[in-house]
Amino acid sequence: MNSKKGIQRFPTPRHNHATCVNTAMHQAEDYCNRTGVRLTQLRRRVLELVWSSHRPVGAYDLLEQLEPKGRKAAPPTVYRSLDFLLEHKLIHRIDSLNAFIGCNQPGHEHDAQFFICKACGEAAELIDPKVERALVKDANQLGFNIEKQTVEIAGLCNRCHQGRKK
Amino acid sequence: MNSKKGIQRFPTPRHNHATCVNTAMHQAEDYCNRTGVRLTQLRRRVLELVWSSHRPVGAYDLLEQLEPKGRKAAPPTVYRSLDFLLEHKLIHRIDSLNAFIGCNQPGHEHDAQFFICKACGEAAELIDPKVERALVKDANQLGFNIEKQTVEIAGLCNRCHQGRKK
DNA sequence: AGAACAATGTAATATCATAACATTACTCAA
DNA sequence: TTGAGTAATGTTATGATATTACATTGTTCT
Ligand SMILES: [Zn+2]
Ligand SMILES: [Zn+2]
Ligand SMILES: [Zn+2]
Ligand SMILES: [Zn+2]
Repeated sequence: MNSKKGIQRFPTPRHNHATCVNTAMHQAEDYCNRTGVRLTQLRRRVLELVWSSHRPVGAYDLLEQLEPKGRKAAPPTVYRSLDFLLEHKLIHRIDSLNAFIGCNQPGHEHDAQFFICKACGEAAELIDPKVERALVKDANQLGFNIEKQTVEIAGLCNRCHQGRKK
Repeated sequence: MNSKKGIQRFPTPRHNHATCVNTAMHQAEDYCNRTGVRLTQLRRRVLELVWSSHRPVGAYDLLEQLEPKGRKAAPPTVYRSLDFLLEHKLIHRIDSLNAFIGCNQPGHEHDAQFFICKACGEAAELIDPKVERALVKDANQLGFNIEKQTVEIAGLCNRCHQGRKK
């Protein structure tokens, strides 16, 4: 799904998603090996579930998928894994949806901009320095010290938009 | 609190906040008169409560304040008023905080950028065309049609940041 | 006055998230 | 290798935010 840094295409239905998952899991493993944190079975499982699509997914959705046979997992199970993955920047939280999505520049410390289709749910992650620079400039004028940015753009992806024109 | 369009200062402790409230309430009244929608007692009350500070405030906080004597209001009471105020752009929702804040360009259709201090809770609303342009450009490259932008920057306001330096 | 509609009241429930404490798994020094 | 210390997970309960459904009241317009 990635092209060069800071430029992402919107996920297409035909892309080979197995590659996305594979890359993500390998990057996560590398990161955890490098930094000495533990990518346990549970955390790995949750990360895979988050990466099962390019749609932000809710914690309780993940929770359901964690219990294939009657066994029921409780919320802290998934929230703790999500917290770990967030802490290590392997996933992002989408505040406007109370949902989580895999990060495609893991390890690399960043805040990103998200474009999220209201119809199909797919999301694209971008890092646009122009957006960042504009926000930093505004912050400077306000005397404000930025810690975290939340930029989430809702709308229609190209495909869904085409599909709606009569 | 307003200076010229698109440029806001961060709210200072000494500004005359009564003026902010007054302006907001008059703008709301004007808007409702112009467009023929009803600013009922309840809606007015909720709007005043939202404007009681420059901090985003939660729905349940508002709810408590709505019931000064033992009378207890139920959630739909406040959520319906909030929905009305959102629909008519008299307030904004801050997704990253599940909270609401008065809009200082009401009537004027817009998405804004918010800078929110994690220490004191105060927030500044900006409309920076550079941010918008950068996002629109990104959207175009993605073939994405923007409907709504959520831009919420968390950090420290000048005063709180000063207060922390040793 | 009364029909039609808008707003509000009320009770129940859905959805998202965390606190507190018990248990299990892992690590590493002795 | 064992066991003490720590990290991770399990379990139960609860907190925080938000909506659904239906009853009642208020407003508008004839
Ligand atoms: Zn993919
Ligand atoms: Zn779409
Ligand atoms: Zn003020
Ligand atoms: Zn502050």
